[in-house]
Amino acid sequence: MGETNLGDLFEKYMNKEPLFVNRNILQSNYTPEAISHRDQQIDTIAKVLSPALRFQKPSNLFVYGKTGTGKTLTIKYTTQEMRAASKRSNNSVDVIFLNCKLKKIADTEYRLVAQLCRELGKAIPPTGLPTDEVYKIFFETIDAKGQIILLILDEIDQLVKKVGDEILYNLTRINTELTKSQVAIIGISNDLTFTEFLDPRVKSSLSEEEIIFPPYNAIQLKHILTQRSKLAFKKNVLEQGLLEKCAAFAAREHGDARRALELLRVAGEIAERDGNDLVKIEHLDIAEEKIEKDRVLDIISTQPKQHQATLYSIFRVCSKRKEMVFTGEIYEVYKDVCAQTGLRPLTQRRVSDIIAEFDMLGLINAKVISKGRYGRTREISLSTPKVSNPKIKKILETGLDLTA
DNA sequence: GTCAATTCACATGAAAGAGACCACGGTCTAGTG
DNA sequence: CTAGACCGTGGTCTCTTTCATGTGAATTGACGA
Repeated sequence: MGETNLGDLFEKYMNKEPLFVNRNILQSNYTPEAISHRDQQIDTIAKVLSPALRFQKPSNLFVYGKTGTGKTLTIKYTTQEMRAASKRSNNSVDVIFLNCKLKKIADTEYRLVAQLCRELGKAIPPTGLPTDEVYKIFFETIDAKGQIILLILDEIDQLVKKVGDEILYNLTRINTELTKSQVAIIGISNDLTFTEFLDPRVKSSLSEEEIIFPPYNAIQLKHILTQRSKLAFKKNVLEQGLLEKCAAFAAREHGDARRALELLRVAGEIAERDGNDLVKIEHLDIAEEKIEKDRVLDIISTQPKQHQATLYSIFRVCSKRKEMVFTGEIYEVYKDVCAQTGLRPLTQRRVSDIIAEFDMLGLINAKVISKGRYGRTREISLSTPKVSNPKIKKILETGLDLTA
């Protein structure tokens, strides 16, 4: 591409009227000033937590709801308001918010507690200290504050899945060791069946109060979209029926508002890039595809080599053949791939786990079946859209230096 | 034909090892007054 | 005398391997009708 060409491009871009006024408003981390359709939940949360303002420990609270139903937003909003209120009077409340899903923060018991300490302003090395030492520091720090602490654990199900429920047990018992402070735990979970896996003791003490966030329906979604799009887009750049379609899309996917907003934003970006002065319904379709594709490519390119090699083997076998493919066969191909790339092949045991991980990520479908006399294995097929398969393969090949 | 036993090809679990990080305390070294 | 470099120790974390056990239906083969 010549320089003049590029110059033209920039020129064009600069001259083009942008469709967005503020695209951040459609970003998922944006906090709106008012939360729609969640009045009842806000009310309940406030009622449960309000004793904290009078220096009494509120009940532990458990919040359920699918992704994108506004759980995190609502909790954050309510607790911030509370903290503000307490600052004005007796300063009795402090809030710690922790997202357990973020890697490197809450993978292990140690890290979680260390992170909690950091939130309280105590520096803790990322590793090196015995775990109970960190606990001790945590206890002391909290007790020194003499406050009611609202400990919010977002995506708590992820935490338990990774490190087990012992940590929750420790946290629920924390109050017995504290003299000046008290801690109330607020757990947020996407998984409605999550508490079934918990130790009964933990379960009963953790979910003293429960709140369920129902999914938004299409009408509510549309309302939210309308509100946000008013702020995010310029006037009259959205095609008639666009928001309805967008809301319908998301409502179909269990009323995920986050997704609806993302869809709208990406559609807007696509329209803008194309130099349209109207975001059209067809942009939505493209946006949906793009979001999925980006997600997949992002996952793939950040995988470690062994995983990439495994995935590459799966792609190689699956794209060649129509019928179902089984673990053993993948492993054979995988060994070849390793030989080609100079990678040390892992055991089948490990590869089996890796395949299961890819299934979890939704990149492939792997179902355990029994073929009777012919054993038990995973039946593997691709779940990525066929269009993007060549691209995925290419990425894997470059990632593995397999240009042949 | 029926029914229980067998068998396959992995799945799934548990435990333990390897190697990378990291903090901390002790020792050594070189620079400074 | 002191700051900084450089170990060794003891801890965690992640990825793997090793060893053991589990699993579900096609197949087999004995049995009875």
